[in-house]
Amino acid sequence: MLRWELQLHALVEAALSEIGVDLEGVEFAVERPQVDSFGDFSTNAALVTFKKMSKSPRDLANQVIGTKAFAEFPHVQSYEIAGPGFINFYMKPSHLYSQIVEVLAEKEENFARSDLGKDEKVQVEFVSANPTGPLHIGNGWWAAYGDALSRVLKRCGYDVSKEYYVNDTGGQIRSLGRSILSRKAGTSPPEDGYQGRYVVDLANRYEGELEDEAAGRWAASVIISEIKQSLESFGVHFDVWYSQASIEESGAVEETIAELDSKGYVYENDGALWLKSTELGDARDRVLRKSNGDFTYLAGDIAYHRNKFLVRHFDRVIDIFGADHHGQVASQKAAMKALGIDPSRLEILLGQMVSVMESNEVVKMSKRAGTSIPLSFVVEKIGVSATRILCLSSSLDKATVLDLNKAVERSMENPAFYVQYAHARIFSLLKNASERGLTLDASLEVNLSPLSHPREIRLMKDITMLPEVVEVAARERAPHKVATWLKALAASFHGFYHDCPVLAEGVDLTLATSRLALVRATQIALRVGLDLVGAEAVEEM
RNA sequence: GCCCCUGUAGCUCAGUGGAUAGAGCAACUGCCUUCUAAGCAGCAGGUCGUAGGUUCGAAUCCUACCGGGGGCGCCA
Repeated sequence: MLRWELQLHALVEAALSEIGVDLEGVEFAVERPQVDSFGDFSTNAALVTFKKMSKSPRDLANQVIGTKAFAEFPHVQSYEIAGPGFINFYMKPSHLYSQIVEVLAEKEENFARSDLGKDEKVQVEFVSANPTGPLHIGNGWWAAYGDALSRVLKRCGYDVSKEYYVNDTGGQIRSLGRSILSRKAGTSPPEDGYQGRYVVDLANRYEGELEDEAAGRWAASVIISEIKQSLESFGVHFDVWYSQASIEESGAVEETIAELDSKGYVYENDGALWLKSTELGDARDRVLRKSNGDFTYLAGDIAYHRNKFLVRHFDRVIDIFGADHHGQVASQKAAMKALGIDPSRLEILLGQMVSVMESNEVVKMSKRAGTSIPLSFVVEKIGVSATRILCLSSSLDKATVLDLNKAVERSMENPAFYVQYAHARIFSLLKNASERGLTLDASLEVNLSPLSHPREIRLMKDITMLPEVVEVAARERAPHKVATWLKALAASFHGFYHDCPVLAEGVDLTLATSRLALVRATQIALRVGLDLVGAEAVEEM
């Protein structure tokens, strides 16, 4: 689709160079003003360059709009200099019509795609919750985020692989096994063990040997298959489930440590093996192999990340972790540096903690204490789509407090229904139209010029914004921006629906047809957006 | 003590250099003989934590302070 903000950016650039403005070191923006009275687009170009020309911003802006480049650009109705020196663009009405026609032609398949990430192989690792208990709503939060981010990146042309790292070995697995054996023996788990009810169920089913590690491994494998199931039904599919045990058993950890050693980043102290991470930007040195001979979690994790870059050759790796893993970031980056991998290729996004407000009390998610609110609980109450949009209603950086009662009982608190209702209305409207013999010309020879109502203009603008929204969401790793856009689009549609009848008496055929085309374009945009956040476009409500 | 995140309407949150800060919920008031009223409209609600600074321009960037969350293991 033709992107006006890009066209205008190029135009302004041409105009500036025509009058000899040096663009070295400055960036100007072409954006959509918040207020309609400031035009369809606006640029701050004169405001960021006026000093170089020792002129007032408004004088410079005047010179810009007087250029040949501007005179020869056919799509703008008028220009205006406003405020301190903005140049506002008022486009010809046709600029929206042609875009809507393009949306109709591109359909769900191609609308709002981009080649931003062409030829870039990226891995997104997320959830990776320990297989010591069912997924809780906090895990679900980041699952929704990571999956939506992956979808957004795919839409922008990245070659994306989604991965779940399974921590299926180590102390926590033994601890889980110990808790199960305690339950099996009819006693309570140790204080630092796992207290949840599911442990009792597992204990009843366990028939293997009475040894911590064996019981723990068995339980972890059961739990991981339940987690898999639970994520699949949440609409989150992982391409790869990578086992921590397999990394350790493959000898990759020894290999990695040997490589770090050969580069001079390893030393021995107090019987343990240390990484000289301080030299590489970490706050302190880290242990790789404990004095008892076991590797640390970090050692395995370094081997794992080395595998991502040097064995599987990802150009970029995005890890989404909970903020409680903050301490790992500097160490992991230091290790990458030591291995000769540019640490900027590893992006670690930290999701702030999610807690739940239940009857005026904040409940922290803890598998050990057994206080988790299972993801499945929320999904059963309000469905996958509503849950996923709910999870994407705030940014990753915000520690969220979810009011459980409101989320599951008062569905109006959840914007998902608002968005889905818009789609249900569209579906029903298109069905009614076709029953009455009103359909869109397959050749898309549709005249949209009757569309001039403020509601129609607003709706067209919102639809055509999606390609930009998707790119920004990808670039900023901020898929929740798609959810924000969806709500705005739904609002525009509901307004349009209310004021601009399609099938009512007294709407002539030309107007009805053009409105119908707009409705179909809205549907395309909505479906693309809903798919990106992993929500279903329902046909009925 | 050090590091990361955060503080925006009564509540939950958008908005991270642009002009007059937005939405949903909650409250109040209107709108269905008309394509789904799970909707639309109106009204009301704000020292953008506080104080300085940078800038033509700051909720947004910088500094300090205050409040909240997380981290600083030979746990994972």
